[in-house]
Amino acid sequence: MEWSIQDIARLAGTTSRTLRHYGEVGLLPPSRIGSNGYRYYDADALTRLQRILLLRELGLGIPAIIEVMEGQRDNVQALSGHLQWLEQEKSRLDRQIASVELTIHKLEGGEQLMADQMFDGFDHTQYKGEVEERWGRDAYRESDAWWRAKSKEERKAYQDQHKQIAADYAAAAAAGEVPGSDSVQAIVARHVDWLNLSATVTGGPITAVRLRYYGDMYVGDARFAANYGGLEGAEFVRDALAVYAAQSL
Amino acid sequence: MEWSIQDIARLAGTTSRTLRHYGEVGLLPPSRIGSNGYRYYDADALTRLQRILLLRELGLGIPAIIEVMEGQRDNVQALSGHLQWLEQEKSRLDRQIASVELTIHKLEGGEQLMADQMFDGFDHTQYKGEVEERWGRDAYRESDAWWRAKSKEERKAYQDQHKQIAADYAAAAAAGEVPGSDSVQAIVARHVDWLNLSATVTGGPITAVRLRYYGDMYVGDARFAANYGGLEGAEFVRDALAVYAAQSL
DNA sequence: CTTGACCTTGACGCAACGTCAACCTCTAGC
DNA sequence: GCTAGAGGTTGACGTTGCGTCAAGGTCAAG
Repeated sequence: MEWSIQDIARLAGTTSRTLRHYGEVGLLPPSRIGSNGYRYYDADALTRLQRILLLRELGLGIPAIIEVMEGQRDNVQALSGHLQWLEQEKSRLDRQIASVELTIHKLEGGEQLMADQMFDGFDHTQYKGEVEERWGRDAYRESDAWWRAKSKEERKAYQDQHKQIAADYAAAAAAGEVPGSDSVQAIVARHVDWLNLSATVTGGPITAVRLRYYGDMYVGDARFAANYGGLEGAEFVRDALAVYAAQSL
Repeated sequence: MEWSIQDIARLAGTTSRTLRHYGEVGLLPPSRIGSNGYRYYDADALTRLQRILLLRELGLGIPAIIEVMEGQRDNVQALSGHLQWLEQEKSRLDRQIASVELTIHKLEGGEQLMADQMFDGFDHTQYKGEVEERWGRDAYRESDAWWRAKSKEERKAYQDQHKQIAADYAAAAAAGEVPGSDSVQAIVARHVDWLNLSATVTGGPITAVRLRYYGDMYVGDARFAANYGGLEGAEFVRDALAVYAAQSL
């Protein structure tokens, strides 16, 4: 029994273009090619195609499918590897979803979608790298709930406090003060209080380690740095936080 | 204040190539271009870039980012739409994961990854379309547990029973019997018994509606049809099931 | 013979840049 | 003033898995 390319496409629920493509890449050569150039497929080819489509449905790419089909790799091993990739993708999506939701909340709370306001949401969202590892997904759920529970006014107050703190840092730096000075350290004290507002949902009161970590982050990430007057400002704040961490925590 | 392309790239944690790309597509033109052709960016451009990168982190594509940036669409609306897409992607991944896991279990149970054996797992996995809607995700979890609880031997016995049934159908059809004949209906009776083996996890004993539904599925999907000797075989089985559904259920 | 369905082989398109290639330009040290 | 080295520019191709024309041959039915 033998079918035309269209027959096979319909049988298997795909398109003739796809079949030609699979032929091109050597994944599924036609079982016969007529003198007119027509491609014909037999039952074996159909079976093979069904395996291919199954693997594709599992999300494998063509190179991976070829590998599996040629038996160069253990099926289970290949699929397990793929499974890990899928799980990773899913958690990436989870983070994106969390991030988008948070952004929506912020917008609904009347905030502009501006980099210098990203910080506002910082303590109740996960962020890249280590932060994410350490306070992770559960933390986000909790902090999201915490944030949702607040009224518009409360949110605004929370954000305004932080803006004031940032402004005070900038003024102190402009006035030529050093990070270790008493007046600057007083600002840090307010900053720490502010950070502790969401402490219950972010792993307890600020520690010296976390405070230094934040400082490094402000410097290392332009989006945070922007909150404190760019790189120099962020460095100033980082140093101030480091002094506070050493002296008062 | 003004920065070179490299400066900006480092500040924002991206690459100069990306910045040029954004310039090309009109997303972020340099604030100034020197007589030497060098691109220069000012603070406004940096802010804009940060918004862009934020949106990109949220997974938006460039056209979507342009829309949002130009304010042609409400931010919240755009993000909500995007959120839906993300959720869809996630559930698609969930299904893929379930599917891959099932396939791995089957392989570990000693089965080949062949289309004609896909059927074996049918009743304990979700499948496309309506089936998925009706028995859905929870069903998968349960049926997966059911399947895991079986020993290798039990699995094989289960699968062998089905192969025998399929072979009997094929023999009957080859012998020229009609779907309504007593001997064919006897095969259907065994088929129904077999389907009922996993009945506890798939919504109770087979009903007439479900039996007809299965028959249609065998015909409509080449992967199932392959189990019963291709399209004609599947049609034969479908008709036999329909008779049984009408007479005996 | 005509019509219409089906087949063929190119070849471009897409998303968002990565990655050469070939070639200027600026800055700093000698 | 020269040179090295870092950094800048504009093309232009590569990536993934086909979708989608385009231009033209083939086949079955009326």
